[in-house]
Amino acid sequence: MFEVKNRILKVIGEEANLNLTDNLDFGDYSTNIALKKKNPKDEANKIKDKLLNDEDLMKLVEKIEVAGPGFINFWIKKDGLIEELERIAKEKEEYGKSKTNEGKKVVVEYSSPNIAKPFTVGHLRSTLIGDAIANLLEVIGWKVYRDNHLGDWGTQFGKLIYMIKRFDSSRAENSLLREPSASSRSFSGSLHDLDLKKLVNMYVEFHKEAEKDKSLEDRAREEFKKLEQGDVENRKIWKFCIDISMKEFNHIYSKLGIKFTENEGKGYGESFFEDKMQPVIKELQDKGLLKEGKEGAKMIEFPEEKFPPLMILKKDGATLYSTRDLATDKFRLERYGRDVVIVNEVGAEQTLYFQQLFEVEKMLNWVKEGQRVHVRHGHFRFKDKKMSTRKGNVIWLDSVIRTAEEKANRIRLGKASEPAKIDSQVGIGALKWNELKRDPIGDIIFDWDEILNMEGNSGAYMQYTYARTQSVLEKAKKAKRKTEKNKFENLDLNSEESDLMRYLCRFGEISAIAAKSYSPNIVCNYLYNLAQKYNTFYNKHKMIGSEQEDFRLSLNMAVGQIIKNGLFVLGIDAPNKM
RNA sequence: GCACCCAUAGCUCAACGGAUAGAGCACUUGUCUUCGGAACAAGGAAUGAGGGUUCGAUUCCUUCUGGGUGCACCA
Repeated sequence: MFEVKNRILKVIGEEANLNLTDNLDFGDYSTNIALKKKNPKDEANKIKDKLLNDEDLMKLVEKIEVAGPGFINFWIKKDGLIEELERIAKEKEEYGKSKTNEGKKVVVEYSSPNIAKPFTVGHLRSTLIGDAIANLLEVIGWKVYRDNHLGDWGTQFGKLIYMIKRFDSSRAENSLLREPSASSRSFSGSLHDLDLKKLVNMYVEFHKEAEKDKSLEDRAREEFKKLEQGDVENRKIWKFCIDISMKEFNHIYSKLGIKFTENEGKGYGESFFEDKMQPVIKELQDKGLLKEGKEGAKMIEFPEEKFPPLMILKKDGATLYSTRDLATDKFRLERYGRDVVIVNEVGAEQTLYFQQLFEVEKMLNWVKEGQRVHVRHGHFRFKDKKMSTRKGNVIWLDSVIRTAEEKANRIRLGKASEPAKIDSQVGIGALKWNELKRDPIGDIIFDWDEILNMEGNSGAYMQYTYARTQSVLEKAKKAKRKTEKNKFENLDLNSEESDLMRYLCRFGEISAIAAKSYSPNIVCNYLYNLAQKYNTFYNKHKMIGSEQEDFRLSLNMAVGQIIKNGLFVLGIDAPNKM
């Protein structure tokens, strides 16, 4: 496929638009190059003649046609496609992996939950999209560093430490915790009963009270300041909160099959950069970028007020998210190389913040244009209200996962009276697919039916289709059919066979397009279309026992291979049986 | 107040500035003595409103409407 594309581009010009067609009736590739000219049709025909005279090209191309207002459409030769098809069917796991490693390196930062806050459906987006993007970049040959920028530092710990200390000194009577320990007042004693949900309750309670009593925020800031200065007691409570949270997070990651590569799989949390901020502050000062604001806070202003100022230090000298992020990126550039691309998969509400951050990094001459990427996503919302940790109306991810698994188990197959024994992979797969199939920019109205959908454009449909391909191969094997012996060149293919084959061969190019635009949903769209074409074919034509059996089994095998590889990129398992 | 994002069928979503705007759900009707019915086939139904750029606009610009988000001590 790439060979054909390159050859065409050589004749019509490297910069020309040459794209996969939307509709196979218009060929495999199409260009609108002639439409820019005055007499598009004449121009198109001239270009076509030029193309027809290129012998190397005509070895690869079956047909060139001028169509519509002046498009030039290309059909790839059947034997080239068949060659590709056989390669896909044989290459198994490796298909789709780019042979040319471009030597590019990328940090993909995703998930990044906050310690002592719930892991909700909200975090699902960053976690799954980020993981899929990392997979995609790996597939096209980039070196990928998977990082989880845990929110294990910041003012929220001031709030928690304040609440925990108060709870500890007042012991019982505190309605936040239903089972207050009657034992000693030492942390190891009474705090033992705490789990993540109770920590979150404290956080919610804090905000309820803080609405009435503004002084609470100051108390929280004090506690955080003490934590930052190394206060032993506060450190102990802080560490305790992390342990509780990580236990919960790791459980979810293991259910979802998510792994990080950096810092021994834990990811570099914000606290890791706690002692790495001073050099950054100094650099900002030396370069004269730090300005003092009205009340003494330090901030960076942008030329021509391109963006509002970005605050770097609070009036009390404490650091902020921005300070830690700058230290984080400095660390990354030093560790992975000055040319490393850094991708943050973070919610769309932080768009302005990231624009400011990237601008500062450019002002510091750390990065070049395009080296910093913010992949943003919208959020889950209820029909009428917003999800908010502070207010406590959230949907915990573990309950979603459990419900998904249960739903998958309730489905009955065909005439079976008993629910099939179903792997949790189906429930998780449904969840992941529903997340990845859409353009991430929009908000999602939370709806159990939608999030766990198993019909139509769903994870289960994809897994089902894969299982079907494997089942056909199994059956063929039992019938002692041979699948790879015959030559297919002289076969007369019907249009469905031909279309399916042509569509199959696009996977490599589609993956590359998806990777370069950080868009897993492009892979989903493709896979779903492929599965539909396959299922249609399946219902219309016999695979086994047909005259074209060998060819159809190869097609079948290749479809299975592509779906499996595609799902792998999306982080979705493809069981052989369902 | 300023800035950014979104608006496509009853619902949820697709569509490098291109060719006949595609799917799923729901609704109607078919396909099960068949290699897996979590499937397939058929049907009705859509670009928020007005301008502009272009050979061509769902896509780009602009105004408006409606929804979301952000804008100095949260992350």
